[in-house]
Amino acid sequence: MKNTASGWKVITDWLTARDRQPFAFQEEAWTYYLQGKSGLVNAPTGYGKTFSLFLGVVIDWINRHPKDYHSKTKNGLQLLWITPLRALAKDIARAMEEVLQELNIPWQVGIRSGDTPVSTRAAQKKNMPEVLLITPESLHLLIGQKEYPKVFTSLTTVVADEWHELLGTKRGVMIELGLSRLKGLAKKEGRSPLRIWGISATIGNLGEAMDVLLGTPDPEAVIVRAKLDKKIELQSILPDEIEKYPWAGHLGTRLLYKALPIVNESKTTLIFTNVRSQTEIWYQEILRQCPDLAGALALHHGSIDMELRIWVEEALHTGTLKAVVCTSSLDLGVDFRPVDTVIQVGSPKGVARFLQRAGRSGHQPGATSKIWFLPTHSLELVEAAALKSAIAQQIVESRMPVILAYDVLLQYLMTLAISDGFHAPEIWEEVKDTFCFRDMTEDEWEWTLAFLTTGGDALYSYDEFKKIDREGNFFICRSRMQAMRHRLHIGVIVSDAMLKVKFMGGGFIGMIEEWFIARMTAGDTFSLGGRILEFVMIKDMTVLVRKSNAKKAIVPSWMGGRLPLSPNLGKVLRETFNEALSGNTTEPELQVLQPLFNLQEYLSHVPKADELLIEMIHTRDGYHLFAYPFEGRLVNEVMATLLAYRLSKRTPITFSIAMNDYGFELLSDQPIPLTPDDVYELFSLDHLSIDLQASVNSTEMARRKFRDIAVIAGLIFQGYPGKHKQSRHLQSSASLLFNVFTEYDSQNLLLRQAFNEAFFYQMEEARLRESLDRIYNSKIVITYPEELTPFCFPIKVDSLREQLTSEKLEDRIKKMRPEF
DNA sequence: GACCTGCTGCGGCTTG
Repeated sequence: MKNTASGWKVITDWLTARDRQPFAFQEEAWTYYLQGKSGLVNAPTGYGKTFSLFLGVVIDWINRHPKDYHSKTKNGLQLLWITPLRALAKDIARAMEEVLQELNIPWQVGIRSGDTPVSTRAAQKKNMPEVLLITPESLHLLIGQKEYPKVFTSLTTVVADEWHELLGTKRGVMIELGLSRLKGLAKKEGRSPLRIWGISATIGNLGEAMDVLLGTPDPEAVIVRAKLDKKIELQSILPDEIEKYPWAGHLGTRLLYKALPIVNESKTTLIFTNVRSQTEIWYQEILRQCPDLAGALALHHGSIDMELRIWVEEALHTGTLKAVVCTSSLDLGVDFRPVDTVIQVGSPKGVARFLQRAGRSGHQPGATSKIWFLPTHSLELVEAAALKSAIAQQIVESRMPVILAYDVLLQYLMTLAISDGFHAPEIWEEVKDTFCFRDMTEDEWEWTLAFLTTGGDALYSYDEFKKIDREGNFFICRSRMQAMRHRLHIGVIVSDAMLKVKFMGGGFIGMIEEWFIARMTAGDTFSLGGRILEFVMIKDMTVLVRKSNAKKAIVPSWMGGRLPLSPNLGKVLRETFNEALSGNTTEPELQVLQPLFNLQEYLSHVPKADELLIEMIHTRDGYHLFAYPFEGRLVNEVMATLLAYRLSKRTPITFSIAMNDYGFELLSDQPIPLTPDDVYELFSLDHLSIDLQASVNSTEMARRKFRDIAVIAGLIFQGYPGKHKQSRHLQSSASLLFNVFTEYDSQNLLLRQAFNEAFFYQMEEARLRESLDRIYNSKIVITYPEELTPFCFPIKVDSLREQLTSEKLEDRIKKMRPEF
């Protein structure tokens, strides 16, 4: 190590004066950084991951300017810090500014994101701050400006913060592409290579995460791991009488009375729920049961007005709130020190997410993170036991990197075309050096260029798809109109059309989806942001409401994502059943569930880790087949479809299908042709692709995936900001393009991408193969219970829900449920 | 293409 003496001394003196000692991993990161290396830092939240790198940059600076590092000169951009959240950028900027001020280093820290004022942007353009915090989208907007290379001429370091969050998303691909350009610029201008660092929480594939970030394999690159034992304590909220706790359901309010004392005894509690409507319901219900909390309780989710959310976040900082009910909107980022308790309502679906949420409490070094698990139905308690075991074994999910996202590439090339234009060979070198596009062929590259210049085989007669001009190997967009439209569409997050909800007298409350409000008439009441509102009218694409004193109100629902149970959690879950039946378990969750397991074993069977249970039940409704792969709803659904198809090849028979994260149901009005001898072939991998093609409507799946792809690739103009465009217009233009490509341009890469995404994300094909293989090689146990079992019950209730009104449903459930 | 469970995230308005 050379030339590090003075910087080290300044920093260590500074830390010592504050009675602070750096963690070993921080020093390690600085050391590697000073050696000019790139890499990845992995540490739990709350341990100063930010400083592990930032102080390295500062030490380096002092070393390079041993005498005059205090002097005020314009140094240009040194450090680019990419964060996925605007709020995070603000937090980090504040922390960095403090450090710089204390060390008397006259650096500027700037933020570049969507809410950066125009005046600030202009000032930045003239004089870039030394440190710039930026979102992936804003980085691309920067690259979309004239003479953008000037911005980066002095850049030495890029940090990708919360890289685990972006890896595996198209926003991550944006970072890969942005980095490829910055690296290319450095090389072209003969500067020393950029130092690129990722900061990541623990995930299963840290090594791969680093490879994706760095693109080109770098044998010198290092992973710095904080060897810190973050203590996590998980405790379940148990029903007093398991016999009376529902076998099915998703709300969990039945156990609220047991959560309230926990809230009251804590300083501040975060209550995580899985869906937005659930936060609304929980908020109302908490206030009903505990009116004292009025004013000290808040709710937070993605469809609540930003101002209100910021207020809630501030109040969390200052510790003025007793509890906040939220969705994963509070998963990330901002550290709320007063939070000492976390309650997870329902299945967290994955180990990593659970750890992330647990980490929102005890957010300082050495502190224990305490999390309570509140099951929404009986069987979910097994997940708590499984989570404990997963945490003990440190089984954390991997994030699969996105591969060959042609839509993002098309958008990126357009971005380059609207700034200074690009030389194709130069950019191709850079692009195929990224992880995402390393398997792209030259033909495919030529296709993307041709698509942008001519519109491809299907669209060549429409001028609006001839976006850029080709001048030899140089590509540039000369149309100001196209350039402006493109700037409006940079980014890869495609949202559904939502309507703003606003009081008659002004004041925004949040967002509601079109279809939900469409069924309301004036005078109807609904709840949002914890308030009961009366619908008045829709004006200028805004829902106008007034306050209501009504006691009953409809809770809105949003069409959100449907995260399936993760493979890891599924696996540990299956293993946990072994322990459950052993009879000598020490886990309270499993002890409490003993009567339920006994009943399940009495009526049918409790499957062990190396078994698949199939229950064949005959009821008034018909002939049921229930199976429990515990592979998450997506895989369960495809498996059900596959089984239905393979069974129908034996005898003509039709089924209706239902599924949840644990298993699936096939229901028919005639006996299902299945015996212990011929059951295995149903799960065989032989002819899998052919059978899938015959049974699953992959074209329809691909069509749905195609909408986002077409928007990202810039084929669909979504309208000007603030101007509402109905989502069905979006849907229909995407559908139209899908048809046109299918018919006239079947080699279209975007079309291929749509099918790949359908197979990969919708059918989880890789996971399906693995689980079929597992089942084929395990023991399949078939039972013939006389009545519905605790295992099949939740699936049955879910499938009934689709057909009946809620009162009828309740009656039906009562009738279905056997006595203990 | 949507509802009785169904997440999160960002960005933009070229002009008299």
